[in-house]
Amino acid sequence: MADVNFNKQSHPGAGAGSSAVGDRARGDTPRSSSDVPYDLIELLFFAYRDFTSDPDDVLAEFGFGRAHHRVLHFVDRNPGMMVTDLLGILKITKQSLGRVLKQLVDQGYIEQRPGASDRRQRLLHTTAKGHGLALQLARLQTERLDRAILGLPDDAADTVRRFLLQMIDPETRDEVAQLIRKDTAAGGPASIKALDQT
Amino acid sequence: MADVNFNKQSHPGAGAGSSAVGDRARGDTPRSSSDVPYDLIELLFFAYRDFTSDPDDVLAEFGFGRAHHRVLHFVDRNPGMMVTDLLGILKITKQSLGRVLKQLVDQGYIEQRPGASDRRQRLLHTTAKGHGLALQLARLQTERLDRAILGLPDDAADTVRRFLLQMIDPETRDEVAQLIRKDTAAGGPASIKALDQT
DNA sequence: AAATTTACGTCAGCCATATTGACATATTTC
DNA sequence: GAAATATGTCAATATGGCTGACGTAAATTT
Repeated sequence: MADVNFNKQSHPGAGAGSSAVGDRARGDTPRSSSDVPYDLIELLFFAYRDFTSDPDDVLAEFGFGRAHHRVLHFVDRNPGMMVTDLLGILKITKQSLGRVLKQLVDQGYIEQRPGASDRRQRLLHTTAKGHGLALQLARLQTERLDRAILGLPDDAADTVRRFLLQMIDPETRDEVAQLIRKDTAAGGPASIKALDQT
Repeated sequence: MADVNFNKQSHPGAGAGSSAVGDRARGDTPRSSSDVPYDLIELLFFAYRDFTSDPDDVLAEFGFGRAHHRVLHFVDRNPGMMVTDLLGILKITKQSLGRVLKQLVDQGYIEQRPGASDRRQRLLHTTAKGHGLALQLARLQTERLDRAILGLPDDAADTVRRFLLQMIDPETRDEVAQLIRKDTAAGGPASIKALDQT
């Protein structure tokens, strides 16, 4: 029954009743499978890993990592945002942000402009170069998302949106919804705004 | 328009036309928003982060990290699995695995038993202690998943499963489906097996 | 006007997790 | 007997987090 075999072929000389994997039949731990949705848990793990892998590959060519992607993405999506806001979104320390942000600025992907009304601020913007890269990465993820929704019922995308939104901590859910809304709100019928009620 | 404000209040003395954030109105980069589902992209980011945060907190108390969780989880779910299989699932190097696995073994969460038919193998099993921890962590994630599905249509869980499965690289999708199936297959009407067709 | 808070930035060190490459050992398969 | 497989280990390196401590400029409060 239970066989893993994530790699090559099965364990060939499996003469005995149960070979390498899966001696659950021989009375292992009773597996209190209870009501845990292991499939969802594992699907999330694999889906997210592959989801990030496309951008990761591209970024590696630039000498960047996933951390750079996050920064680039949110700055590109929220031009003129404050450093503090970015820290709040990413939930990392300013020291951690500082490193990657500096590289992105030094290499001309992100620009900092002093705030007009508050000159302490260094408002963040992507340059044309930075926007281009951000868009390239977003497109990779778009392709994967589009493929994932193919063949699913019409309301699937909406269901997934609701599901994901409700996976977020209730305390920050509204903030996230607001942050995300932006360019989406005006758009199609699947506005996140409609989800706030739940 | 576009305002971030993930943290505190708005930028108070916003006298001028557009203050700190959101000078898109002043003609920033034209935002080729095109057809990119930014909301989904960002929801995935936030949802996954919060999803992993519950276990992370518990693991920290044990001096463990997310890496330990992954190992513990898959070993618990696939008792008797080979190290090679685990490497294939996690897609990390044996050196990386070695470190965390050793800690889990040394501290009595995981047991290694020589393979019956192939004595080179060190088949992995969780101990009672290890199973307990694995279950505790899984339950935390279950709570969140249950909350996320609350209020969604009856077929939502199934839709989400299909979506996540199709987010996975086509090349490995079947293997993942097989791996996941296990205890799920026999269960409810929402068997992953049914998704393989797509 | 002085005191405090806020928005940054930076230096310095530590930790977890992942990588590559090289080797070693036991066992199984061809 | 040779080759492939399963596993482990030593050593060096990179990334991306963290804490703690300071420092400076500008805004807000008192």
